[in-house]
Amino acid sequence: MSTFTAGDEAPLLRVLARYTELDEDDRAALMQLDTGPLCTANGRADLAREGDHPTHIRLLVSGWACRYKDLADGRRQIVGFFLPGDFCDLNIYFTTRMDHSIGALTAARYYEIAPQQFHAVIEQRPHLLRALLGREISAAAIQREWLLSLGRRSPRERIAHLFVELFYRLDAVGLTHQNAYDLPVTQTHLAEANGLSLVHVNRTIQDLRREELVTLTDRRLTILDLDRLKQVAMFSGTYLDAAH
Amino acid sequence: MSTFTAGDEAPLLRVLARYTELDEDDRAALMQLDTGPLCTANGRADLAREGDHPTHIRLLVSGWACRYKDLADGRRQIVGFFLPGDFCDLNIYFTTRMDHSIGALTAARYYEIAPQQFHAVIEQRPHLLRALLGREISAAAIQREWLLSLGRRSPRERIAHLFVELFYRLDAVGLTHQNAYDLPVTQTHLAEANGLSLVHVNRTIQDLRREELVTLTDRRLTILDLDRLKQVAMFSGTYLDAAH
DNA sequence: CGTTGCCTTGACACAATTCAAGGAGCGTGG
DNA sequence: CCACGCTCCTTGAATTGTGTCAAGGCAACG
Repeated sequence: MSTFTAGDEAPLLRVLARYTELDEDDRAALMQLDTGPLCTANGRADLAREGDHPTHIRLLVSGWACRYKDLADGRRQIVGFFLPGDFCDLNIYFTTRMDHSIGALTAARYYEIAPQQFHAVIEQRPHLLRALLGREISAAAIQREWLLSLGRRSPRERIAHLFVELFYRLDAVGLTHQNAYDLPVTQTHLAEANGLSLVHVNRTIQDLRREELVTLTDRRLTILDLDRLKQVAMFSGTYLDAAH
Repeated sequence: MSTFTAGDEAPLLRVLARYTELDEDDRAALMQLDTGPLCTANGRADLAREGDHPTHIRLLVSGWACRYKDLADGRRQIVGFFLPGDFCDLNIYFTTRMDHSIGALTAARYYEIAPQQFHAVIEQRPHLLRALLGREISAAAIQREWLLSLGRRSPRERIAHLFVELFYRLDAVGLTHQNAYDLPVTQTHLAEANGLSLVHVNRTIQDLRREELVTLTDRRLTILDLDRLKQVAMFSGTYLDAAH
């Protein structure tokens, strides 16, 4: 299991090595890429707003962030979570204008990388573009699974499913401990991600607790019975990079 | 306005030309790419199933198809529509296993292109990969908008929004006529795409008709008042390639 | 000690699903 | 030629899930 924690060297190299074979020339090219200083954001900061033309690609090092979209009357939908090791806005490599906003959910640290830096590396090692974009393709697969959740899963199934998904994604970057992980978001965030009301999220989580599927206290989620939780969620891991 | 209709020459070249500047060398490289024979599928055929390892990338030439996912108990969610000019499974360029299924919604015609063919072209003209993947990035933006719809838009808003989105996407490939277009899908499909029951889709469409926003008869949709329909849908076109 | 953010609980209303049935159009076969 | 089955659209009625409204608790913090 590879780990991803703050403070290490060459974060970009480490992130990519999780998904591709890198030879010496690849590594050399990536090492020369300047990730700039480590930036920080507090727990409610917007890193980008819909309509922006961001100038950098962000690599999240610690903390959680999310993509979200909102409607004119204030309704908000979280369309994805960013975990440590994720790129926040690789898509600006293709389209300059953001179709969604990016917000930090917790205090967060990240690197800002200029697109030109990417260009330089990719001109040397074209196949690295594939590696980079593999992340974006994978994110699209997760979005599709969310569409299935929002469209067809019951609230109970949805929340169970999200808990399982986050477990595997965090596990892949070494951020689980046994069957538990830090879930540093509020129930309001879970509601916004699952297309539910806060009240109903609360009640549903209580149900999951009552059935002894999970515990959730002090922003820490413990999965008491992963198999049963996956069953409840109708979880099939084929959409994640690693199969489960 | 570029058009995309069956029977023309060099479909791939034409599709890409919509999104990138192609120089002579690009065109030459693309022309040598063998799209193979034109394949056909009938209105209910599956082009790929979740879990498959498809060997070809498909370029839809005529007819409609969709991505969908289903749950063990039969619930089904359409997570995207493919219109003429769309690639059905570009993502297998990165991941070999399908995380979703692809089904034809109408009789359809498409080209099958071997990934090796893509490789060959891209080795000559690396920046064409950007052009190709731009399509996939754009599809991801549409998926996000759908997440917003499923999570936060009312059924009425959802359906209105889909009607507007399809209008602009079809318009981009020359498949609209005035304010009307062929919508060759059943209300069941619309329900599966919008996370609603068939009955409720039917009633909602009747509402839209009653308010003189659209007509829909014989699989043909006419938008009677685009501005008002966009308002109902809370449509903001920033997520589509072309801004509206 | 008051304020703020977040979680929790109860009561109520209503939107959307489900169940059920019928009709129109169309192709097929007796 | 008509009967039948099939698909799709339509409508009504009953049920229920989920949102909304409202209120209170608790911990952290200034």
